[in-house]
Amino acid sequence: MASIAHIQLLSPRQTIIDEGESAESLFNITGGAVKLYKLLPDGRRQITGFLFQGDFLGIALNQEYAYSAEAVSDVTLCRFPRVRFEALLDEFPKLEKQLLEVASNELAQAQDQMLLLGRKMALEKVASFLLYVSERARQRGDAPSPISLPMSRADIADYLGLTMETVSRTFTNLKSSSAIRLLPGNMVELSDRETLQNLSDGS
Amino acid sequence: MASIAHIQLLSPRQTIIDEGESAESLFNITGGAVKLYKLLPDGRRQITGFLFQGDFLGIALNQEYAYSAEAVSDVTLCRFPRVRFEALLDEFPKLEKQLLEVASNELAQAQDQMLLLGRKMALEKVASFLLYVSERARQRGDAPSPISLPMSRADIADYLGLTMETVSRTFTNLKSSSAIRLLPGNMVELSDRETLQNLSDGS
DNA sequence: TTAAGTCTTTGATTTGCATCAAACAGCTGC
DNA sequence: GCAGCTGTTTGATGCAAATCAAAGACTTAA
Repeated sequence: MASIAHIQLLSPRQTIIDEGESAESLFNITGGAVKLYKLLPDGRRQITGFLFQGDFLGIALNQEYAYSAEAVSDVTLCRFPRVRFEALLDEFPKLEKQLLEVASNELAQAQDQMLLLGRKMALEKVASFLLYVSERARQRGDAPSPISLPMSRADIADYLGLTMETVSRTFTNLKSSSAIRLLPGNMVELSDRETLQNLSDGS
Repeated sequence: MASIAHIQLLSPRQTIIDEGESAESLFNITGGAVKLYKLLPDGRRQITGFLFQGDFLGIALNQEYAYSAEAVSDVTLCRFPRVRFEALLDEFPKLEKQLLEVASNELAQAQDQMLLLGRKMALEKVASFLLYVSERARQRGDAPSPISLPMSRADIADYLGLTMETVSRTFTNLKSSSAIRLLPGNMVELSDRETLQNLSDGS
């Protein structure tokens, strides 16, 4: 796969793809964090996911991108021209099965997010988010605490269907109850995982 | 594919799969409507999708089902044992590509739903839902209006992240403004698609 | 070091939807 | 045709989170 890749470096806020744009490329994030989002005409925004090291972007085999993507931090990624990638798929059928597995996982994750957006309270949403970021860090070999939150409060709010004020108040709330500690450099220590887990589960 | 299928008939409220259950089968809906949902421990429910004629259920290649599924109306479906289905996939690689396409479409739909759940108001949510059901009816060859709503107000509420009272009030509201007409037999006429579309888009 | 800009936190108030409650309308079976 | 049940609508009230507003706290650049 490396043979057809182009490496790209991006700074925070740089656009990677725009919703509706013809889907000519797909990407693999090799470093940093990326946000995916959809907009309503009046500017309301829903972030549908954050991508980290190792995640694929744009695997949907549709004609157009269904969402926009933007760098949250400094990002490095590999770009694959779609045409050549699809040729690769025909050559290595096992790659296709892996891709289907990735898509399956994304779907399961999307359903969890629907449950969160539709039925959880602000405190439960924020607890879920912290555990999610921690789990993703663990998966890629980083420590599960403290976690780095490179995205702004407004980004977190748009991911959880809240306002930045509510997210901020909820962080303060969790800090007061000693479930988390806010460290310098946008780091957060998950001091009481059990409490966070119970909140996240809604129990 | 027909060679490995078992036909099943279900009545309203009958369970098809339970979340967490080992994923031994996958299904194709041949008639009726099915709801997919996830529960929180205290009973809060999020319906993650409705399935109609022609839709696949359980294509995720995970070990366990990520959600529960239940018949909304009288349902007929074909059940495929997973093992034999996967053998079919190896035999017909094109089937796998089609499956990936189905998964892509479901992902795009899931992202639309996240935007709805996180950022739309009740009136916008209900308008989006009506247009969605209408579009699905059109896709399968039925008239786009009037549409049949076999699911209860409570089901619609759990799909849109609302309460049944709010859904009911919103229907009344749309009826008063002549955007829809409520007909006998759970049928709804979309009298003013343009208004509904504008509400749905959030503009 | 200081000044300007941006992001975050905190406070006061409003509001859209949830909750609680009761009447109403369709079905189903006798 | 009526009784009982289930699902829907309508009304009154409450509340979680949004909105409006301003003060702090970083970050960056001169």
